Amino acid sequence: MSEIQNRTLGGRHMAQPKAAGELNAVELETQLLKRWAEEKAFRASIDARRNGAPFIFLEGPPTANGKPGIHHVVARTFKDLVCRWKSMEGFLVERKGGWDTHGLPVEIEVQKRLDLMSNEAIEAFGMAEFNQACRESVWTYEAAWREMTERMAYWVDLDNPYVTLDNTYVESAWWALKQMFDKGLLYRGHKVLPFCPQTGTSYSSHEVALGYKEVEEPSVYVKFKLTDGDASILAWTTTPWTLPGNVGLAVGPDVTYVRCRVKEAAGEHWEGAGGAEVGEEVILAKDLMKEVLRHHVDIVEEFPGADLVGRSYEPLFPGAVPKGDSTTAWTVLAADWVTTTDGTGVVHTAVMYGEDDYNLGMEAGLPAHHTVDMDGAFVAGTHPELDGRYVKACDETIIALLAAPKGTNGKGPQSGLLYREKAYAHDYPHCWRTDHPLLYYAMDSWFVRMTAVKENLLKFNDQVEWAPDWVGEGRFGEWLRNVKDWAISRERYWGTPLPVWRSESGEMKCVGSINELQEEVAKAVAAGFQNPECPDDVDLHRPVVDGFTLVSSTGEAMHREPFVMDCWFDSGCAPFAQWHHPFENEDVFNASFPVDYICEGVDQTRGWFYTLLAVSTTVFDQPAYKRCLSLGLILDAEGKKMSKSRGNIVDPWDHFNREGADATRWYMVTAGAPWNPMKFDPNGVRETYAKMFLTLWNVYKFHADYAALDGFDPEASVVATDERPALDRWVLSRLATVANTYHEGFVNWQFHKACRDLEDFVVNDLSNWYVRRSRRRLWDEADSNDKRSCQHTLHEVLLTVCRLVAPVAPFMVDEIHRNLTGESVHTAAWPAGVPGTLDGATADAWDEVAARKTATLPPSDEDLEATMALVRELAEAGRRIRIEGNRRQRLPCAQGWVVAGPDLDEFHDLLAEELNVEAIHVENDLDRFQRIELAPNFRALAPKARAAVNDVAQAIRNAADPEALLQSIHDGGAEVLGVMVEPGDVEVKRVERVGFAAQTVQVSGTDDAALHVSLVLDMNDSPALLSKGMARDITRRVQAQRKSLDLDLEATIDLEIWMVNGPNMEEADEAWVASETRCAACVFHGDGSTPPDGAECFEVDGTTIHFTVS
RNA sequence: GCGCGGGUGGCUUAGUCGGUUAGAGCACCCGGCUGAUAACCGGGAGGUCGCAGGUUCAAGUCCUGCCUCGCGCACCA
Repeated sequence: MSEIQNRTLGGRHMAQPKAAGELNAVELETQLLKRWAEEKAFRASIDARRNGAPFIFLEGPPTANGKPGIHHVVARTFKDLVCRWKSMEGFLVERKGGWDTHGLPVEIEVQKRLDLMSNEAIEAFGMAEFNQACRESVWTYEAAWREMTERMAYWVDLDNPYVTLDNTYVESAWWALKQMFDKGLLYRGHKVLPFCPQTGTSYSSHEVALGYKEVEEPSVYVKFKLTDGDASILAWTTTPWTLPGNVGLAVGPDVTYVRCRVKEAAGEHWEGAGGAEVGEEVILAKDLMKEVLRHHVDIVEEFPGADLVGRSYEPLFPGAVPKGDSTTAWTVLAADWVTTTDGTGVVHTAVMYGEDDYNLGMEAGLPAHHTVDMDGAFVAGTHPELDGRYVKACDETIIALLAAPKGTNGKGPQSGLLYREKAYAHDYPHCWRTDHPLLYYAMDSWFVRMTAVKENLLKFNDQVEWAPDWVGEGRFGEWLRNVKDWAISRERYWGTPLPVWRSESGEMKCVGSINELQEEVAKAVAAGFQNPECPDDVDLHRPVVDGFTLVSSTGEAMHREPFVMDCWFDSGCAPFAQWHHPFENEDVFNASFPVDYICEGVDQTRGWFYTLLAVSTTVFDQPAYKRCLSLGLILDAEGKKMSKSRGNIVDPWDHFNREGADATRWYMVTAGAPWNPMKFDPNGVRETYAKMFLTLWNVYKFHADYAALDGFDPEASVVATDERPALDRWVLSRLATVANTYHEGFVNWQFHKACRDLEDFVVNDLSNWYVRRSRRRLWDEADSNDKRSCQHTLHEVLLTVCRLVAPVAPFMVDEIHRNLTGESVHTAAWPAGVPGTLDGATADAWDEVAARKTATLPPSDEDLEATMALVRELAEAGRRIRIEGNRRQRLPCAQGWVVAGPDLDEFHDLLAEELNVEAIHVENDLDRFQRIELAPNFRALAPKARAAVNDVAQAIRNAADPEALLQSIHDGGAEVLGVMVEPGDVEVKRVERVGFAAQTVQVSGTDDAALHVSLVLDMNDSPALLSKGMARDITRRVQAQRKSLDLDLEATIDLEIWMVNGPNMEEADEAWVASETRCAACVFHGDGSTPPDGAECFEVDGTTIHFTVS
């Protein structure tokens, strides 16, 4: 056991293995869950590493007001496996749970439930009551989350989680805001923001991104009549509801415009309303005439946009916007962002309803006046037919107003001004909660000046190790390069209140703690303002905080700005707010920031990944995390996104209850690279169970059953590794090789490759070869070095496999590990080493040489692995030969020859048994069974032969006498089709000669001719061989019968055999049958006697055999 | 529209520096093996490597364009 002994976590006494039972994975897992709970195994796994270097993980807090789905299991698997892995490496990995509890999603749920679909309704219901309902609603699915988390064995501390609604958490968030405020990074602004009239709130860019939908809307070309002449300027808009708010037209100063005159009436194919009369003049960008105009026109004049600037036109809806003291209202303005890719090259400008419009309006001094209310309806005085109506419902009305024949009685001045209408399909942002189209709307809001820290954001992002790297460099980097100020306030109720109080005259005060609030309240009270009590445990939510009036430096009353924070801000504060920094846990926070590892779905790029960095950059001037694994989306088996509305969400419990959490987790990790979208195939989970876990269990069972039977003691009579048979040394070497690449895979985030390799090792190398080849060794009832070697080997391999698998699939391997050692695998050491325990190690750096020394892997022997690979290929070649030669597997061959290749002496017995050959010979005269074939080496040949390379290659392949050609190539080169072919230009292959029952295999990874190894079998029969073959066939059938009779392994039987037309059985073979099948009595009847009815019967190569077992 | 990542037998996927027979697994068919497990082994069928060009002696691989799926960005009037 010396190699495997756990040096770093303290040596331990190995228990003797227990016999294994039949596998019931679900039962096994649920039993283990109980046991873990009793033992507090999660705690113990952390405590065992108490002295290790810390590795800091930060849990992205989910919202527990929805049911967890399989995609949450995926994310939690990757979080868990890294934490468990690092833990096994000796690091101290604390894992605090967290819950995101504020924000719009919660409010919307409650609004739906209580039927409070407007802000008025909420306020009528009572803000306190509403927020109380939110506070409760947050926990609706907490139990479901907890159950899922526990069942899948995601080890995270849910008993002491951080909760964003806790006063301590909110207080830390306030503190952070105050830092921003003090640095001048938090400001109040008036900006055009996407706004949802139903939820009554504006959104930040990352929320808007959630709701883009393709819609088809009416777009209109409108004629704006110049006041100094008859011409009209054509402008285009997709939002007719913004037309009453029009106060300007923007043109590109360098764009070429034309004034053109309508030559003749439009054709009959005119679609929709609008039009123009013959002789009417319109102005638009020259490039867009073809796109826009539906009339034949004459170009009257051509000029740059600059010439239009300053000209005034008639308002469409006179009176809708008061002119005030603006001198530029309803004139043409210059804007260099105007292009000719869309519309008419003239941009209709409604100051309050577009970002560019607003900026231009401010610059040019246009009147800033709302024609639309916060509830999305036109304000009174806009137009009699529009006032009070929801703007999106007015599109038709507005178009009708514009399209009415000119001068029609009772119609407004806008009649006759529609040139065209056109349905326009585009992506438009919608509310991600209510699906309503968002309106761009100029409003008061609070912002974090992210644009001021852009360079730092980029710098810190560069320091993050992203997996995959392109998410960081590409997607996230691009987002940061285009960073906008963060609109951080929400006109809502349930959230972290914005802790800024403001006086009538604009003085502001940002409060950064409860203490400060108490002081300010006291000050205000002293100044004569009425205030409620502000106790230490004052609820830091609305409406309580709204109730406090503070006092300004000039003695004015200050009221709280009536906003709550974007809930993404809350989660962005998690690194410090979870510890109530800076009010408590100073040491904990200092030791854990920035965090080492976070992992979430790629959809968090603009969500949590961003807000963490945004907050840490503005508050601490540091990055928030060092490593970030960004997971791909999870799709259903058809490649469709999983969503509630589609109804294709996979319930994780379907698999927890069928194949178990191990198989579910292993499947998810092996299904593909973590960052690739994963098609979740339920059948894949079944397959994983059948292949990986069933196989592993049966390997274990094979070992454990015999170990228990023999009283195997892993610490006694150890056979030194180098004294064990080659088969043992081979599997140990394979184990070491696989463990090392597995570890490398983990380091490089290639968990999928690592696990596929390990699975291949377990199924192929361990089970299908090592165990299969070793079965007989353990049947031996007597104690022997060979048997003990095998048992120690199996024991060691199983333990290491368990430890490697443990981070990914923690159940079955714990059961196995416990049964073999009495200890949980989750306190065991990582086989590739325990860097976390080294002096001076950190999560980022350690002494690699020292770390290697803590590995607990057996020696690796590449030659041995290559040799065994060859042996296995030869065994397969033997089976191919038999199929081609029509010779059944159980009929032995007298002899076989291995031609060429490395020394296989050590494996002759094994090979003879696999091949069912009496004797293996090594044939040194290669030419007896092999001939050579020449193949071109294109890489060398191509530069010489150029275009002729294919012909030369053909000639080399088809050489009539390859031996002679090779000879002359070696004798200074051979000319083939005019090309001098030299030794490097050809590859020599040795293949079997025709006429022999033979197959040639190539030792993998070489093209050395010496390593083309042929196997030749002697296909001749003899009476002795026929007898032996028959004995094997009989034995196999009898064994099958024993099995179907469900006989005990030890049970003895009476066997009678009747053979018709069979070979003469030799005595030794009869005895062999008897002993193999554990016969008390065994009778072979001659040709004359008749078998009884009901005897088992089978046929082999023309012989009919009957037998009875009793 | 811009950016990122995909598209390889029915399904899931591997494929290195471009090298001449594109490799596995599941499912299917035939055969074998088994005191060996929802296992294993051999063989078979199944591929225009998304499409079209280009570079090259040679393209799944490199280049260009397009189609398509996913994701992200986008005031796009």
